[in-house]
Amino acid sequence: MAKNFSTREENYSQWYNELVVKADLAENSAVRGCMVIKPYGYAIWERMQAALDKMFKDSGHENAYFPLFIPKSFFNKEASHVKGFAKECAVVTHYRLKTSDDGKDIVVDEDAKLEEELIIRPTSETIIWDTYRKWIQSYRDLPILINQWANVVRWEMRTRLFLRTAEFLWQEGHTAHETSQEAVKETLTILDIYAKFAEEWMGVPVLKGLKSQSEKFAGAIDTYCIEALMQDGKALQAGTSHFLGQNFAKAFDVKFLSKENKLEYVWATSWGVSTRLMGALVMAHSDDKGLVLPPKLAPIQVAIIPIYKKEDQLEQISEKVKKIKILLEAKGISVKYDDRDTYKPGWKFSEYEFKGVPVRLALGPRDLENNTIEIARRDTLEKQIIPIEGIEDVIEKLLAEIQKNLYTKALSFRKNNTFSVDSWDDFKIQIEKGGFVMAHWDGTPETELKIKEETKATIRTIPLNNPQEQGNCIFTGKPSKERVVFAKAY
RNA sequence: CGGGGUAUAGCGUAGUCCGGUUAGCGCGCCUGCUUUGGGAGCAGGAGGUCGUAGGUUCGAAUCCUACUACCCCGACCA
Repeated sequence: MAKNFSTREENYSQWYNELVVKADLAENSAVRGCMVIKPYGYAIWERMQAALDKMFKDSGHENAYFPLFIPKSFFNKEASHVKGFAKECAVVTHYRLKTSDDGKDIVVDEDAKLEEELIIRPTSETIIWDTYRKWIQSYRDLPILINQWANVVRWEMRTRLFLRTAEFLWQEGHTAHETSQEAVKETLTILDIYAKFAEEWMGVPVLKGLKSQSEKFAGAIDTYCIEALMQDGKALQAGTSHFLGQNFAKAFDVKFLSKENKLEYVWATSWGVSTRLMGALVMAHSDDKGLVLPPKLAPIQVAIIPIYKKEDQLEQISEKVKKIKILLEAKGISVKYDDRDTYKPGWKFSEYEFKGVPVRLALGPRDLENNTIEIARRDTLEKQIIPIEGIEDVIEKLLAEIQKNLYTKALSFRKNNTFSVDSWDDFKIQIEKGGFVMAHWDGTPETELKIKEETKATIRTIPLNNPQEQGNCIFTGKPSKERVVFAKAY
């Protein structure tokens, strides 16, 4: 584990803020709890978006867009939903400013008070279901499989860069189905997409499972999630997929005539992942030298740095690099040739390490003579000199290997930090140390709450296909038939 | 909202307890020369409403009062 990933949170937090700023990922904005995502960071997000978007479309979904503002009354309609979000809503009350009476200031024009306040969406279930009502009459109108890429606002008490910002970017899917079974199947289809994305693109292994009833989404019947373990031993919920039952259909009166000519409520799902995934990416792989990006998401996959003394040397090098660049780009590899003469090679080496660029090439006079090139990989920091001939195949293989290696490394980290615990004392000790703690639980929200109060640990997930095993609740000693995953979480 | 802390140049900070020259230092920035295979060296230079407002004083970054912002811990949470 990188030394700055100590379990002491204050160190971690300092390192994290330092890193994301240096790596040009994001910085805090002047606006409370919001963030500016700089171009390099946004390029990572764009790659995530592209991969997810394709997966959604390949499974039959379409994109659409719904309003940012939600009339306050919409929130009243689903009781547990409003309870879950009421405390973190930004509210628009006026629509006009005016110059103050003394002419010195701009103030809110009290005459421009809205009849009904508008909520800036913290999530779009309400406005979308209000719309779906108008779209759905018959079973022929179903299913509706829609995704939206949007920003949402949740006025959190305390924010944290990427993990819990007041405004964040995300995708939210909202689907409508004829039957319960079909909706549950959709929920699980999306869960699989999320898990696949996390593991195959981000290189972050995740547990797929169910949230406990007290941790589920406000308004859901069941919340499924993917749960990842960060290098500091804390858990991060990386994505959620909700089976909403008929809750929103009933709240917004969305009915359809079935094949049997019966009027029925629609079955629903919703699901989302956010820019929090960028936080997961940073925290899962980075080391003391900075970011380590999986090749599939890295905006720059290969950085090439010339080493030269004189102008004519640079020209020779540039010529050679151009050829290499064409070969690599023909394979769909993104290449950055950094021939700035304003920074020295050592500077550039550090910079691309900070930025997590998977592969770095350096080409100098010695290489020109020998027809070789220096190749360095970010994940292991290994360097070697290899012949230029056939470099494109070597790099293609190396990128695939780095992608795989990051996942393998993260997976073995998770294995080494997952513990089965059978006594309350061991439980408390292990939770304090960090990691996933597998323990028996009597299944009641009361016990869950008490455990949370005493240890700050929450049930992260009840894994799908969880092996059944007789045991006794870690806290109450009551019988239990399976272990669940406890951890301290972000 | 409760508890604790901080505010001095783009960033990081010294000075504040115990008031007293022109507010000091590092990084970064600009200019010039030498450098370039792991964050260069030397020389010169620019950059400050000391968070805001008021008060005490011959004199305030320093003492007093109020306010504001930010950070950490809790409640909340993708």
